[in-house]
Amino acid sequence: MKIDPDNKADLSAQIAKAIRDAIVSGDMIVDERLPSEAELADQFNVSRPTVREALKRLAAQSLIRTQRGAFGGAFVNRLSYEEAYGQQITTATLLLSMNGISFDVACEARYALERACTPLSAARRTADILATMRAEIHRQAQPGLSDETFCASDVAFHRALVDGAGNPVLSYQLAGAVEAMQPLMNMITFTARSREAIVALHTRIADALEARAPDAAQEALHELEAYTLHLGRDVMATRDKDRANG
Amino acid sequence: MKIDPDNKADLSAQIAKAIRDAIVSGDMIVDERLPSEAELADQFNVSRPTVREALKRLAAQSLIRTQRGAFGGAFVNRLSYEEAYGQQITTATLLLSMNGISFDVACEARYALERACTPLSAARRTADILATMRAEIHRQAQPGLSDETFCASDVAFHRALVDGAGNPVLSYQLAGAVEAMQPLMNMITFTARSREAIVALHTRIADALEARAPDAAQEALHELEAYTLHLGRDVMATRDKDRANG
DNA sequence: ATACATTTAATTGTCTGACATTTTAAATGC
DNA sequence: GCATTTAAAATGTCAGACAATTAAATGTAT
Repeated sequence: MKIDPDNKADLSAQIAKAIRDAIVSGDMIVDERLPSEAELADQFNVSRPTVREALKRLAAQSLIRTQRGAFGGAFVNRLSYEEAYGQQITTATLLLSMNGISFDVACEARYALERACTPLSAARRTADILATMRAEIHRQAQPGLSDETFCASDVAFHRALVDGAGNPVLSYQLAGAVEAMQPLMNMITFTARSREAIVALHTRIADALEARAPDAAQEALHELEAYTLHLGRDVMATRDKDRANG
Repeated sequence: MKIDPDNKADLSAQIAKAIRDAIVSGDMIVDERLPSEAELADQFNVSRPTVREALKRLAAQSLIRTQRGAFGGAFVNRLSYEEAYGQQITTATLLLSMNGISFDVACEARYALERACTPLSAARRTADILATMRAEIHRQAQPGLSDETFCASDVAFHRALVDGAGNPVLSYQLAGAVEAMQPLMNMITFTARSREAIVALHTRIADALEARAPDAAQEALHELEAYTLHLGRDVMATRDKDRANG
């Protein structure tokens, strides 16, 4: 592991890259201990604070974890699904909010991805998944629910749909798409009538999965997409008008 | 922005979290300048190196960028698609390699997601996208290509298929799924015969998109999935046998 | 001999202070 | 009025020190 002496970039960034490459390439394996900060400082010919900045960069990506004390140090971290979910969601959320992604585009992406899961979910859904979906549907039907709680339950329902496919890689990939929509969905005011419509569609989806009927699920999902898009467009139109006026 | 004095976690982690929350919540907006390191050190009542460690954590997530010199400092960074792609790919690749994801599961996820794009891609593909696909197919048909180059071209083809949908959010979400498969695909030895089969299927997909025929594209993609799975299973079986023997 | 307490050494976490480097705005000189 | 110089502000880097934590090694008493 060496760094380029001609490179003008931050030393800590270069060192982080060198170590990151070693991890990604499999040169360093999970739970392997990195040299101590002092040793790394020696190897790279930099000071300890510089090494520490590099290690913190890697820690921020969950690539390493550190432990204090004797026989402590920095270790290559096994990236868990939970950690990856978290990063995925943060990144996806920021990407949407910072780049002025329209409701339409985000909605299209989300439902396209969910449709990818439906056939698998229809084939594999467990009783557990169905129970989760029914429970969320039940919650959504309760009166007096705040819009935010309704949204959170909506997200939970959709995650159950995705998890039903029984493919952890799919679940990971979709976590970002589903969760990142929440801030956009939270802008919507859900009337009693729209909630009724959504609950009905959710029920149709759950019924279809229970019956292992992919086509029926797909159709209901399509209708849900159209309806969500409709709600979102109303909100966006109102917001734009408000902006124009005041 | 405050930190909990009772918290035993690293100060730099706490400070990073406080600033990250301010960014994600929209409390700090894109291109807004953070206080200088000295000011932050004052505010949080810590030393400058500690603040710097926190800032490096945020920089590793592309949440901030720093600029040296007078009127420089740390600024909230607009997360670009490219930066997000990069992180997405690193994370997805590590997640697969570190958690012993089987070829089957990764393959299923990848093709399920790609199928989500096909109808959109058939409707919207530009001449540009088609040209890219044709160029990659042409490259793949050339004799004497190394397996790795063939794989890289395969990835480029699939990314064109995804980009054809004209939805940047989809492209972002799928970058990880498509690229993370490459290390697994690289384990495959592509015989002349298998390359022929793959090129033929790629051609069918490109033809279908050109004709704006989603169903034909979907069918070819299904066959490609089955074929890829077949190749992958052969490799895995051989590898497992080698392991058992020696 | 075993259980428990103590010491010790290794390592990360944090602080202080200094200097180097980079960049821009303002001051200066022509 | 334009070019050059200067000064100031900020990040980047270094050196050295001390605090806090942890597990192994050691010692001690039952």
